[in-house]
Amino acid sequence: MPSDRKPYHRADEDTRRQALISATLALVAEGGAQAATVRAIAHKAGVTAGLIRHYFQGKETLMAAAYAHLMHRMTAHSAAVLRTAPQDPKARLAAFVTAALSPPVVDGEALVLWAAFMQETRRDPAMRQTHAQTYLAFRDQLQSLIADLLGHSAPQDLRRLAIACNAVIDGLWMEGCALPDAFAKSELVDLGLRAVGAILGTALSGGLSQTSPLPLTTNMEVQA
Amino acid sequence: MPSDRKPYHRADEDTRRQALISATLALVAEGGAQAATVRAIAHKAGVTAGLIRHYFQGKETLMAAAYAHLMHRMTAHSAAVLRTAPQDPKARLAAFVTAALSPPVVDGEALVLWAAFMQETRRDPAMRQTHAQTYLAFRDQLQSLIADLLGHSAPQDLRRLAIACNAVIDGLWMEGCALPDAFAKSELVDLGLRAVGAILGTALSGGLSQTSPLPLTTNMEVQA
DNA sequence: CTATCAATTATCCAACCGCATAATAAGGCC
DNA sequence: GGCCTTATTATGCGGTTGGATAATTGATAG
Repeated sequence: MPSDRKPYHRADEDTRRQALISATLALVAEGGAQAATVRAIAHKAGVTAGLIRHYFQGKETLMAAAYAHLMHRMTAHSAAVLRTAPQDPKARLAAFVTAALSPPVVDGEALVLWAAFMQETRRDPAMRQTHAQTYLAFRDQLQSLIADLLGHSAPQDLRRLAIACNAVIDGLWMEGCALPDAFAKSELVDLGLRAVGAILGTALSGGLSQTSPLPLTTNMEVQA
Repeated sequence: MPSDRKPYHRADEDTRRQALISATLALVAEGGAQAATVRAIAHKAGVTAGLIRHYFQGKETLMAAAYAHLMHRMTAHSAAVLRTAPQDPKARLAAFVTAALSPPVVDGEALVLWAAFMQETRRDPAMRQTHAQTYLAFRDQLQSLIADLLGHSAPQDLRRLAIACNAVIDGLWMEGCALPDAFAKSELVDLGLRAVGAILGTALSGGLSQTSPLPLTTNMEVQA
């Protein structure tokens, strides 16, 4: 009698874990957190459901791992950009803003993923911690760049400026993710650089992808 | 034989619908969308689960109604603020920004509610429509206020300014909701007014709740 | 070539989900 | 005060969920 059991091949632990995490992220992006059932995740990863419990403590642990992976991907990208950026403070800040408002950070799936996991932080303390850590880390990084640019300012002012600039970036990130077709190719980056520049009182014409050194408001239809 | 059936009293249709919607919002805020099961909703509303189907087509319809109710509450608040605002364009914009960054718009539950429903829009077209409508309505309102303030500018510029200002407000709203204890009482409003003012190149010292007419950077390195 | 062992599949389970339908009683009407 | 409508409760159903356990099989070592 022929065995109709599913054939399979054994894989590295890292491979399998990564496959399960990727499948989780894909499903959450497609249909929200409730679409990521253990069976759906396993199916998309090409394995059977029981395997999830072999590599993770349970579904919650897998979700937390997926969230941490997503956040790590973003922060790692920011760090990498800064590592290869020039030394000029203005250019460094411009590169940072540009990276935060370009793919893969700005992505159609990113906002849904973020939203899905955000509500999960209400239940899982581990995810809440991951959330707070990555959130404040980004703002601190931004504040450090602003400090380098403006010289030594009062810490109070630096904090306020970082909060405001972070807000612009976050808001533009949200709009870019939610309405990807509502903005021209580099419009988001351009707007971000000008708005941050306006808030800091220093034009960020770092020679990067900015099209013109004009302030945010210009009564001429200048566009690339 | 004594009937152990639950005693009850009949209520207005509006009362019951409202109770079910409120219970839905409360549950979603507490534990995300997946915590809002028909049984949990009914229990929190003080009725039994079957009643949901008596007032709504099904759970999806109830969720959509709850989302619409939430959004309507916010937009109605903005509209009410503008209705009682002075005529001076500067003061009107300031009042609008202030309202968007104060309770009840800024609220610990608001962000998680928004996030929970946002991912639901991925599945339900009706909720997607509600989402897009309220989102763009807010930005258009903001753009109209900016136009009144700046006089006649090119539509392209107005759009860019509205996007940037909307981003600041959204970002500050998010930070205020997510980290309610990280900001002093009116700090969020103050930051919002200054940042929007910086972007527009016009100080928004409309005499409202602003504490000082200083720009965002107090020891002013460079400022327009 | 075979024994071994763990990675993987298969199966089962209790709980819960939303929904449909039947039973009941609350409250208005005459 | 009895009746009639219907708002509300109670019960049952098929399907799904996450988790636990048993059965199998692919790789590896000797």
